[in-house]
Amino acid sequence: MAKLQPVRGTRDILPEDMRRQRAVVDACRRLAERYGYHEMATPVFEFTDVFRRTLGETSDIVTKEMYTFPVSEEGDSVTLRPEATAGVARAFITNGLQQDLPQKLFYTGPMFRHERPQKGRLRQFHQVDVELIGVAQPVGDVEMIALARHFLREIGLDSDRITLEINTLGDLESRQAYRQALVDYFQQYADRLSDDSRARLHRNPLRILDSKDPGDRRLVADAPQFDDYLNRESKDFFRQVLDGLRTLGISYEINPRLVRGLDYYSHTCFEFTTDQLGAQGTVLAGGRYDGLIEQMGGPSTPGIGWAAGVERLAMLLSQAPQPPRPIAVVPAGEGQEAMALDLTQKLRQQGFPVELGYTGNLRKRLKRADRVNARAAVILGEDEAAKGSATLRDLDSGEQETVALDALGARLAQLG
RNA sequence: GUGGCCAUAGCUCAGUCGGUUAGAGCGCAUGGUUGUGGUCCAUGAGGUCGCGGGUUCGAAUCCCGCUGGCCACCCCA
Repeated sequence: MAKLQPVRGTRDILPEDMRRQRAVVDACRRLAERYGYHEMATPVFEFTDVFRRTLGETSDIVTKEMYTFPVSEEGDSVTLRPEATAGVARAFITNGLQQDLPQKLFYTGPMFRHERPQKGRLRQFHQVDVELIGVAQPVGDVEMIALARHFLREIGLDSDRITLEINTLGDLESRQAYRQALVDYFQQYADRLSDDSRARLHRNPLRILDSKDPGDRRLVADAPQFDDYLNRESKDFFRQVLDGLRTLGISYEINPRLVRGLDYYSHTCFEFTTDQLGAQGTVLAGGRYDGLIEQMGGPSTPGIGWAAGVERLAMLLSQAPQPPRPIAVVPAGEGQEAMALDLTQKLRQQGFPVELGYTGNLRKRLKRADRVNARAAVILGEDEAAKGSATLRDLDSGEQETVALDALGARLAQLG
């Protein structure tokens, strides 16, 4: 701990940033409710097994990218959640929610990943997350994507800034056949693969398709196509998803290199990307996880969901939302201080945002009213106070008028 | 985890070949105005030059280590 600074990869969220992030989260929550999704929450940490059993013991993710702490002599350990879905799935099982399907859930909160930080890639970050559990039909995938698109549009990200990339991973049978074909193909060129991709050959061969190495890309060009290994059911499913998107007028690009490495994923996977965030261009990502709940030890239940990084989206907002413009109550002299305090409280109880300057003369308090972007100032002077009225100064126009105190609320409500 | 670039006031930045009191703009404070904000004018506060070590008569400046940020890779559940 070298200095008084936040831990690497964490940061303070000051009010302006907080407003941006809240605009993102509030928009998502509002829309999710419109689609019939209900907010829930789970703890920020879980027994490590919750994540380990779904991700696999040896993956990079488990071995070096989670925050894991021992909690008992017997070897129990807990992990700060790296994403929301595993916790939601655990809660689904714990609470027996399979009795009440489908579950349509909205989620937001902080997540933790022990990765090297970059812009838009923090170690503590926030996500919004939507899950639809218990729907096996393609219409579920379509609704998910429609909600995602609607949400991104709602916060000002239109088609010219955002691309929907979509792919299918097929069902388990199709995917395993394809994976084997890929391994067979790349195996014969193993000596020509990059070091990274040679390591991926057994750990996660699908990832080779997305390699940035030029040599790898030449080999990828002639690699087996997923399309040739998809069985009829998988093709039908994907076609129905795409048909649904066309029905809704949602444009997309099929990206055959868009993959997920873990076995519980199936069928649809998709990402919304932007070219405005460098290499961290994925702004929202999701897919179908029909095998997850079963793999975790629950009843076989299909699911689909997506998550989006709040910080990344907040960075893309063209401007920070402004806080509401307050009314400033300004006593002209010491004799009016108590009256000002009382009036301030009355106006607040009527629903107005009100700033009461704490110190200083009239000039200083008006200066402060200006700095907080007040819409108007209510000036309580000796003369007016004696008559039960106040001077109302419109801080945009500079115009002033005398208003009786009991008419003040009605008059303020007329201001724009 | 690997490689590269960077770190000077609250913010954005300048600082020559290593040279003695480290600057600007914005912001902030006070006054011009004891009952009137924004504009303007004046004055002022604010710096371990990221931290630690080294070279040197002398280091913000050169060298090494560390911390942090950014960029790319790995990874992206």
